[in-house]
Amino acid sequence: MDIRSEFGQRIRELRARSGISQEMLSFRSGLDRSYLSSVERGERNISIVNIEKIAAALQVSIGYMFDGERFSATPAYQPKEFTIPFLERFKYKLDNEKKILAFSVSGLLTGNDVEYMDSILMGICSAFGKGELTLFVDHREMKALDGEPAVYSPEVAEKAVLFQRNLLRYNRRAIVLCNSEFQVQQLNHVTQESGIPSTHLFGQDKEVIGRAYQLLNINGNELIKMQTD
Amino acid sequence: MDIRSEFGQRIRELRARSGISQEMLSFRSGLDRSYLSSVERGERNISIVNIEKIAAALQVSIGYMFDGERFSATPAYQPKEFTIPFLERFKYKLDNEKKILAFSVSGLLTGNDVEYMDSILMGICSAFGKGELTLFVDHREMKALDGEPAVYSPEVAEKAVLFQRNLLRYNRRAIVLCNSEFQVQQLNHVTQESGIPSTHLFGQDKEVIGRAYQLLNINGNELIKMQTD
DNA sequence: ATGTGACTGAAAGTCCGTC
DNA sequence: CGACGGACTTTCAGTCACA
Repeated sequence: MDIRSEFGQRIRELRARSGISQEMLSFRSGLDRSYLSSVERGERNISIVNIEKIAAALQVSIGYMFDGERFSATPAYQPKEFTIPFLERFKYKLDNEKKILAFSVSGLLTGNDVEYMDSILMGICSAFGKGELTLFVDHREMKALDGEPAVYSPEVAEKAVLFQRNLLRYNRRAIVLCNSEFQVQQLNHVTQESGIPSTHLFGQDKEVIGRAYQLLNINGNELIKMQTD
Repeated sequence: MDIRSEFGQRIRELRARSGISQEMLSFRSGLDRSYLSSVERGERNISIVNIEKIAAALQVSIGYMFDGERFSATPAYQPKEFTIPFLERFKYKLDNEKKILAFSVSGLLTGNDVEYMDSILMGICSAFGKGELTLFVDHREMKALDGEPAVYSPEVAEKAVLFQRNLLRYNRRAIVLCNSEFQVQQLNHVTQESGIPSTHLFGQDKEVIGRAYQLLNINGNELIKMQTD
């Protein structure tokens, strides 16, 4: 396949995983919507300056645009997705002894969901001193209905920055288990803006949780467990 | 820095590591020499089709052009480099019991050097049957005078393909320790052409040799040893 | 919300040189 | 070998209206 078509397909994939329209990507990249449309269809020999703009709008490195994992182009954010209430998809647990606040999310996140998590978790944190806690986050089940990983939509990513800034007051750092290399890339951007020292891990379940336990200097966690198979 | 300058600098680096001139790169990529010059100087907003041509000419993936490790732009292939005779930079050892043929090279390689290795190693192999041996190659010391890794020049890469085709008759597969991600990329191209099933490893000494021993199902090798520190 | 054809000015890219 | 320039052709970026 021609590199122009491949690249176009790639944008389409990543855009679908982010749950945004061509119009939104147009706004975020500063490129014309109909121009982006023709790029996605492989009809343009796009230049490096515009490649950079698109990568920035999708919050990935340029290299990831070419060598990264591939996805389907099915839109991740579907209305049906929200039939299961967020309350049932959001779990959290405080380990008072080890000073670890763990939480996990499955499925997709809206901006409201982030604000809800914010209020709940800040309520817990407020019982602690500055930088006393460590966050342990599990995003591995943040998947769309098609079973493929979903990342934050741009709207959600912006709320996540504010959310993380709040958490930063009580939490020294964060360890986050990711659902894809894409999410690692995106969270690198988000945490760079929020300022929270964060490690984003992606890989096989066993090795990724082993690595997280190692970083946290613990042997287990009641919420985020190693699979026993 | 502007993406156009960054990309230009990147080409210059990789070209220097490969030891080829703008003229040679022009010939191999099919792009005009004066055009390549202006791209390297960051004066062009190069398009994706030409980016692909350059990546192919440098034998790396497009993603590696953007996210890969960085080098100085000092030319790797200097005349002085060859003051130490190849005989002293080429070591080999046959493990008759484990059926492993190991060899290592330090410094740069010329086309003649490859032909010399070919004759020596084929002499050894001819005592064995088809696919009876396994190759274990150490390229970690293939460095230029500036101490930075060097890869095969295109001329050498072509001879390496022929060399490997010969070896393929007696060797089932090859494990190669590399000096850089760049060399991994390049050897992926070379071995794809020669057809020899090959694994190219790059990383910290301990982990890379450990991995190699694991792949070879051995606990040690007289030529290629783990550092004891 | 996206696909498409048509259009223009700007820039990419080629080919010829000189230094 | 590489920087740089001039003159030339081709193509991309960017924007429409319309389906």
